[in-house]
Amino acid sequence: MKDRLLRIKEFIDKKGKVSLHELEAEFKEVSSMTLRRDLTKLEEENAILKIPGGALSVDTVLRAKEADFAERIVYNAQEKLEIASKAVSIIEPSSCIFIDGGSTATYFARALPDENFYVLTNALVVAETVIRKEKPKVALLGGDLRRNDFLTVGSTCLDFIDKINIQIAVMTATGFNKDSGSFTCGMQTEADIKRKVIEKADTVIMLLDGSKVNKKTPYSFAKLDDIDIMVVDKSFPEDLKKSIEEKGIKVY
Amino acid sequence: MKDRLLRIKEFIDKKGKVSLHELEAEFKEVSSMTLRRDLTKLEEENAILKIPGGALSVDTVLRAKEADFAERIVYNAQEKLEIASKAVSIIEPSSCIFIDGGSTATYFARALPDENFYVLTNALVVAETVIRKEKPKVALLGGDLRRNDFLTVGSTCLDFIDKINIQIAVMTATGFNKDSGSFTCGMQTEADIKRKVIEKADTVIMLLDGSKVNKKTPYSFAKLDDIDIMVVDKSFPEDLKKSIEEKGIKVY
DNA sequence: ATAGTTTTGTTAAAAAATAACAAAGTTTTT
DNA sequence: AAAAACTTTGTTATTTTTTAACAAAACTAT
Repeated sequence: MKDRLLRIKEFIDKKGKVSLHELEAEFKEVSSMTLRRDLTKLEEENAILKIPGGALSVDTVLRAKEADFAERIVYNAQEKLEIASKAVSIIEPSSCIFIDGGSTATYFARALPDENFYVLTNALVVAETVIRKEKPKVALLGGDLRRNDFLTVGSTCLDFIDKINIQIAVMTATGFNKDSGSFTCGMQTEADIKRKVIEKADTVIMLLDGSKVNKKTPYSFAKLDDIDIMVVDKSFPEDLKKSIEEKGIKVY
Repeated sequence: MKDRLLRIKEFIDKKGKVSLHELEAEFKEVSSMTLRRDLTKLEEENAILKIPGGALSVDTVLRAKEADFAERIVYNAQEKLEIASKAVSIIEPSSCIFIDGGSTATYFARALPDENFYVLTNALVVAETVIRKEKPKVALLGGDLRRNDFLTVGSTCLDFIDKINIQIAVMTATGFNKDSGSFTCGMQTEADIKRKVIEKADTVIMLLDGSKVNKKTPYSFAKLDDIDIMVVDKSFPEDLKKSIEEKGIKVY
């Protein structure tokens, strides 16, 4: 006779989601207290998830998450998705890409096809997103990890960039100053890294949604002249788009 | 001002797991009933998971799943927890600690109190676990990210270790050879890093559960002489424990 | 066999979730 | 601009779920 824990896990996996009452009906041979204790043990082993009044199979959660990939809860998700898919179509396979931090860049990482890219990044979330695919290689810049945005920064990070070759840098900005034509972000350490990456990269792609235009943040890390390609969403002002194109920058 | 739902989701994502009480403390402007209702809404959108007494970030579940995938199914969770809590009690606050990869080390990272430690690691899962706390600083070794275990490896990683000071190294092993007294792991690149870390560390603590004894894996990275303290679980053979203590190694 | 350990069931107490309803705040309609 | 309709929020009471404590049963290892 099989171990009860195992049978409970199988039952939950099969159902996806069970209430304690369903478990009681299925496993009449033991008390509900024992079933509770069993659930606790299974949860400690990460085999299931306890929820109020019952349990959930871990796989159910994974599936729900996949189905919900279009994430409604992120601000401007639609715009970011639009930018990400446009940017991905520009990238050629098997290139060596630096991917910046920030949510737009994360969308880009998700949209990146499962091909033999070589991805460099200082964003933990980006690294994790890409390594979950099958083919691309990922290198992570080392350094001090920041608490709020899960980015590595610092001098070791800068040294690392010195040593690597970047074909394409996929960058983001927190703000864009229309008058000076400069891209800005909120932290000096972040600006240092962005600047160095842009310097080393053969081609610089800037992802920018309309909400960033004329948003002011303290540190400039690049001017329009520094970048080669810009990818924007439909909320991006048409006239600004034209004046940027006149400077010889491709705008998608 | 940001939508409260969004702020709650961010708070949960950052913490990984929150109790309703933590939410109440964070969002004093609304009643706990409102917070409950918010959690229900977020759960309906698959943005979070409700658990008894609080909520869980979906990403946490995903990560737990990944982590288990890397090791085998964590059936020794209890033992690992036992080792982790013993090891944590040895550590003094505000020290500079290197934390190795592997599930036992991850349990250690979780158990680490929220104090002003300086944590170094090449394990993504460890880095994320620690940075979710409030106080400790985290530095991540850069390098190539491995797909199966989310560890960074490679020469840049080794260079990084050269530059840093390590007071305490909290190490794990995949196997321990009783006869030769050597600790082993399954990958050369991993062994390189472990070796270098042990060399640089003032104090080396080895976490080892009984199931590792006489399990053979190809690469040796340390001998008993190299370590100072060993933390084991109750399934660890008593006679072996004694013979190790006779060599001047503290065994907890 | 028997002492020690683990597992299980029962009960009581605590904590959490729900439901119901009133109050405050929004939006829509006129 | 006022009123009606609707939504969100807070309070309280009720129900349900979870935890804790302890004793009985079952299992282990001498």
